[in-house]
Amino acid sequence: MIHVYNTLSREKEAFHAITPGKVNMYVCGPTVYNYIHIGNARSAIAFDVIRRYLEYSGYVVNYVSNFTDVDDKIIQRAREEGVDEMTIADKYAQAFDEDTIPLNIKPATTRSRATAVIPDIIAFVEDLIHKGYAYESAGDVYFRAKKFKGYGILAHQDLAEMEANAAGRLDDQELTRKEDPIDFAVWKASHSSDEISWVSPWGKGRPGWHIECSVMAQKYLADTIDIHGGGIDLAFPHHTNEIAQSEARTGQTFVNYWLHNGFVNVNDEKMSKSLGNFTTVHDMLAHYDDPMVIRYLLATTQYRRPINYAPDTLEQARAELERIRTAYRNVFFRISTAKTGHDDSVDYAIAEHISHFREAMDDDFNTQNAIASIFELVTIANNYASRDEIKLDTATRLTHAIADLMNVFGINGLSEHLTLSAEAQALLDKRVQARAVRDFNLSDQLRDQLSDMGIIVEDTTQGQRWHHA
RNA sequence: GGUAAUAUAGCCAAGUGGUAAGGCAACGGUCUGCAAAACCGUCAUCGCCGGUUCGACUCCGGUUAUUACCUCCA
Repeated sequence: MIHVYNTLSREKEAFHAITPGKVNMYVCGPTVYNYIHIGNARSAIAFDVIRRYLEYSGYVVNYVSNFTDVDDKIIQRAREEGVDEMTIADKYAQAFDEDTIPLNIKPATTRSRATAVIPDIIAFVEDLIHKGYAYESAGDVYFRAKKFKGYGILAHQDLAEMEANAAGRLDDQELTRKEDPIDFAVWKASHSSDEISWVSPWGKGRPGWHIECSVMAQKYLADTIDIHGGGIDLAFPHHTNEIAQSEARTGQTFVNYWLHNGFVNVNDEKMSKSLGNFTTVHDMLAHYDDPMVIRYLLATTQYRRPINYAPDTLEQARAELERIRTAYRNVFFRISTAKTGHDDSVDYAIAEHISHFREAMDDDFNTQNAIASIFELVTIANNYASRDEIKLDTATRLTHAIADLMNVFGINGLSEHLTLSAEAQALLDKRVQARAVRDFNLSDQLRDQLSDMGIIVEDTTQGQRWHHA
């Protein structure tokens, strides 16, 4: 039984899918006005791992996410660059794919842009007005936060406090338009002819920030969904407002389990676009040749914990991942000469650690304990690979176990690097012959030659093995 | 000010009322023509003070520090 920490209750709860065997989940995507930074990637990877584990556990997951492609920042960026808004949005939506594919983030089942659902948004807002939860004011449409019972409970914020804070921040114009400072916009009137807008019953305008997610979740999933995810900073106001809008419209519980990922910090400070202390994934990929190491770091930290991104963290992640890859290879190179059959005690140990892995992940996706189980398998693999004789079934079981569990973290390619050019293969064969007659001069020369080609050769009691540098 | 989170070895990081998983790094050893990899071993008393208890790192009270949210933010 999977247990998840629900931000709403602040407790770990047993996870029950609305429809047995199926999970509907919605995860907030980025605003496409710049390249995504590590923090965005962390969120995407955190929920990618959750999705993969749910799938590993047998669920069919319907994963919906969005691109916010119309908002103040995009409009501003477009003006700065002298292009229209959709040029900006198109560019960075495409960049999102270019950055997330190397990180092996599975594409959403459905990923929609806000601007692709404008008619649905207008219908949603009309319904809110009709039900008395929203009102038009000078072309804007605001949601009556206080009319919605339990407003703010997700973020556990006190309504009076929020109201006082809101009043202090808003400018006079906004205060005049709102019935209450705490009300939030579901539709914004267009104030300039050169900014993107759509015709609506309230004049030309564009959607408010929160409305798109409510609309998409309902349109592509259901009135009530199993899991809604996003960064912890979205609990308020974004998700708080989503709940208010959605439940005001449907009268149903919007989300059963609210999951929020922790931040990536830089030097123990939050990384964010507004602070300007962010590193884009685009830059990282350009300067770091192994995207799986980045993935490893982000995927193996428990999703609610902060990750402190410092110079050493990637290096440590690289070392850990290399240990796992090495163990996989060590067994892999014995498979071709393995005897048929299996070894009971090793098979038993493998099953036990797979079981531990599942127990860890069932407990609110405790990736640290899960990775510890993989390291137990690593030690077993290294020991087994050094035996004089190994059995095919067990060796295969070992490599598959490691690969399958790593795949839950979205780290694959453990065996994909184990292919060679004909030229390199010829050198390796030649070296085997040289070693057979103890011609170490030639053997070492060939090893250097292979090394120059990026292939590291190692000699073991059981023969020669190699890997790419 | 309000609401939360975190504080475990050089570093990352689990965990629990009964004498602290795992990993990285380091050190010692084994194996080895060399190299590499691997294996074996060594390496903490859990921010601070007080309380409850036969016994607390784990519960309670207090305290300190750091961080985050309180309508730009994953």
